[in-house]
Amino acid sequence: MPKVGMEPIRRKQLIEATRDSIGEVGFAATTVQSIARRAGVSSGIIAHYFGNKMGLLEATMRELLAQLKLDLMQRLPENPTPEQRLNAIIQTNFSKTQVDPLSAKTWLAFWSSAMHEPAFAQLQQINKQRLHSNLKFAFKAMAISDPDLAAASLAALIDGLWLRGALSPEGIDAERCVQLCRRHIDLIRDAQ
Amino acid sequence: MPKVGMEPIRRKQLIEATRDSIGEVGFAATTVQSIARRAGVSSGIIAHYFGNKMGLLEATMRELLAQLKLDLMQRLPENPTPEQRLNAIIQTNFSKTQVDPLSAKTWLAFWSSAMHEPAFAQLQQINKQRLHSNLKFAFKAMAISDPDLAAASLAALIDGLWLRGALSPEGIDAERCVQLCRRHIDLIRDAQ
Amino acid sequence: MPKVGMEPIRRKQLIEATRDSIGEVGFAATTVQSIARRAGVSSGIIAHYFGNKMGLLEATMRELLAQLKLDLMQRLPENPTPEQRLNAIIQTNFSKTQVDPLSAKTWLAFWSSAMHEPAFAQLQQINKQRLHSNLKFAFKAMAISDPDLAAASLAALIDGLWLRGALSPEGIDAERCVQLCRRHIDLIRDAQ
Amino acid sequence: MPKVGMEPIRRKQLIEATRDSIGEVGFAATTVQSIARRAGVSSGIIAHYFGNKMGLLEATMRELLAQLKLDLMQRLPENPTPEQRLNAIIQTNFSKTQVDPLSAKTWLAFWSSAMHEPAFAQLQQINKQRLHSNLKFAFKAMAISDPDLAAASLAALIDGLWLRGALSPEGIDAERCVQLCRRHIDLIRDAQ
DNA sequence: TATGAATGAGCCTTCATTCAT
DNA sequence: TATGAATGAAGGCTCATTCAT
Repeated sequence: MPKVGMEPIRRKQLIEATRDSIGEVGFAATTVQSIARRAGVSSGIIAHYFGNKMGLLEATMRELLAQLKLDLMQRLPENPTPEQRLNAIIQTNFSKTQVDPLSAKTWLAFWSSAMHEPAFAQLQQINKQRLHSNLKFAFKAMAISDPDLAAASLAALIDGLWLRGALSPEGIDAERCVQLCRRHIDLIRDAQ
Repeated sequence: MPKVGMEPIRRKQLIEATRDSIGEVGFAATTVQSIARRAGVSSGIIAHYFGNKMGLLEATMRELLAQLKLDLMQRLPENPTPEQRLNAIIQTNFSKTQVDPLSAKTWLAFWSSAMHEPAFAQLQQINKQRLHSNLKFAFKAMAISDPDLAAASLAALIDGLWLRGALSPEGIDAERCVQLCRRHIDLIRDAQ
Repeated sequence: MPKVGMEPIRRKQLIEATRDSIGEVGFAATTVQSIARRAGVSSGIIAHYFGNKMGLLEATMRELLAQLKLDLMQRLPENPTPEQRLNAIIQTNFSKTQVDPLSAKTWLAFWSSAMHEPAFAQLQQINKQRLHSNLKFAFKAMAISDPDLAAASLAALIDGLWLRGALSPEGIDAERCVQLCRRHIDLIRDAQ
Repeated sequence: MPKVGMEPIRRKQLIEATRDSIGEVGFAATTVQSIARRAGVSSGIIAHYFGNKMGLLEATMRELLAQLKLDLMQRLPENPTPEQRLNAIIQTNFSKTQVDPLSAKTWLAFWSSAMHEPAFAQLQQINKQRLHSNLKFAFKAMAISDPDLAAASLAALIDGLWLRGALSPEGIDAERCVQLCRRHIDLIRDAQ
């Protein structure tokens, strides 16, 4: 049923179908056909809106990044204290959207592919650096002696918890992860 | 020219070629032919020694795990103190073999695939739990109040540092990672 | 913004775009979309005016033939002498329109396709016979002993020169071709 | 039925199937599958021996060229007179192999494609120049005043006759073509 | 024990055509 | 009259697997 002005609708549909497919059956088993079927459209439409499969995958990863950024923004009050900032970051990274198995698996799939796919690698780097600088900014404001080290430490902890959770059959225990991160921050601050 | 007693040689050859191929060109670009070419043998030989491609991949992951285990054993003195045990674990995880980009990328590729490949998932779980219980054992011996939590925290830190390093263009800075882990242990111990 | 009386304009636009596309990127790379883009219209319009792609291609070949015919008419004086007729034919076949690389390539593409496309084959035959009978008529009037043979010979020479020119990277050297044809006619006449 | 030493057999099989397919159904309708089916093998084998479809097409054109060259060699006596050389060239170009509709159509298809396919264009140029220089050599030895012009003329005549024949439903009338070429040579010589 | 020829399913992509607007 | 969204078939290519030698 051809319509006009379908572009934003279709793009959203296809990106969601892509994320779902990667999350459910994995990166390797995600084919153009599997995505199209999931979205309830024909396979040809992907070329129409995204040029090719890679274009759709890239758009999907961008969407995940945008979502993460938006999540954080919404959790940050105006002029947040360092503690509020750290809290917001932690909670964003273990929020429902990030922790839901579909997204988690999709993230990990992209990370893994990023190692040999420049287009993904670049996006991946953006994400990595954004987390690091956000954390560093907060630690600096808290007058932590080596904010860079503290940031690296907490960033790794977040990613590690997230990774282990994503790989675990039970999924991510968000509450426990948040608790572990908080405790880590307390240790860092108390050590000053 | 068929020879006898080639099995262990061929298996080693092929497993190494597999690890190198995954590390260098990625999981997706690693084909039976690319592995065979790298090993300097014909593609048919894989079926002969490993049944099929999956068999070879599984054997390769097993080999990585065995290597990691062996590394740790060799670093552990007899009757190690808890500190010695933690040190050995940390150093093993950031040892040359683990930190070299080929292995790191291969590990991550397997992890990512593990999410949808039961054979990999099982091996992955073994690894995860081994690290956790090793750490927990040490923390218990150190009379840390919640050794489970401490182990989860340090395990996540190790994996997170390792993950971020593997994804970084510069590779893993082993020394810095070890330092961060030590500092984390100090914080935990001092907080008691 | 639909307009009335657009038919002749659109048809011309599309036929020109088709010829340009075939000439520039070749028959195989000429798609409905590439034609529409070149003509600055949407792809759907082709079905509207020509039924389908084949209809447009056929119309394009017809246009080339009509152009050739018109060219000849304009070069023929009233009641031409046989020599004038031969001259006009030769000059028409190596005129700017025919010699320009776009047209030459388009002609050859159609010829090649004609071998397996009845619609093109028919048009192609018309062209071939027109040239032959025009030449024969002139040679007869010149009292050449075997006008049929002479016509076949000159027709082949014209087509051969044209073919070799079209295939040559430098394009067709019209002047030299005309000279060669004239010389051929001289030889035939002198041999009587 | 896998065998060893099949390469030359398979290559020949596939090249013949390609020529037959192009000749029978045309360049556009010649698919990897249609070739494989004709050769009685699977489609994958083309990649095995020729890399890809283009590799096979190129090999096919090379084969046609080689055949033409061989044909000429076999017709040339040792130390041929100029007349013998010209005769051999003419007869080769209108020999059974060249005149059979399959080959003729295949040649024309390649010529047409050559305009936009550098790989074909190069081969096509070789052929064109070989014919020209062969003719020129003979005309020079006959003390024709402008051997270059004479060669261009006869080359065009040969190609033109061949082209018109290939495009004609009745195929090429080899005898008549040879006769026309001979007459052309006579005219050139007598005009000295 | 080892080769590599051969298969064929499945992938991504291209593209003529259709049709609601 | 005109658009361009949408379809789906068909193409070329890749690749794990099989198997005669």
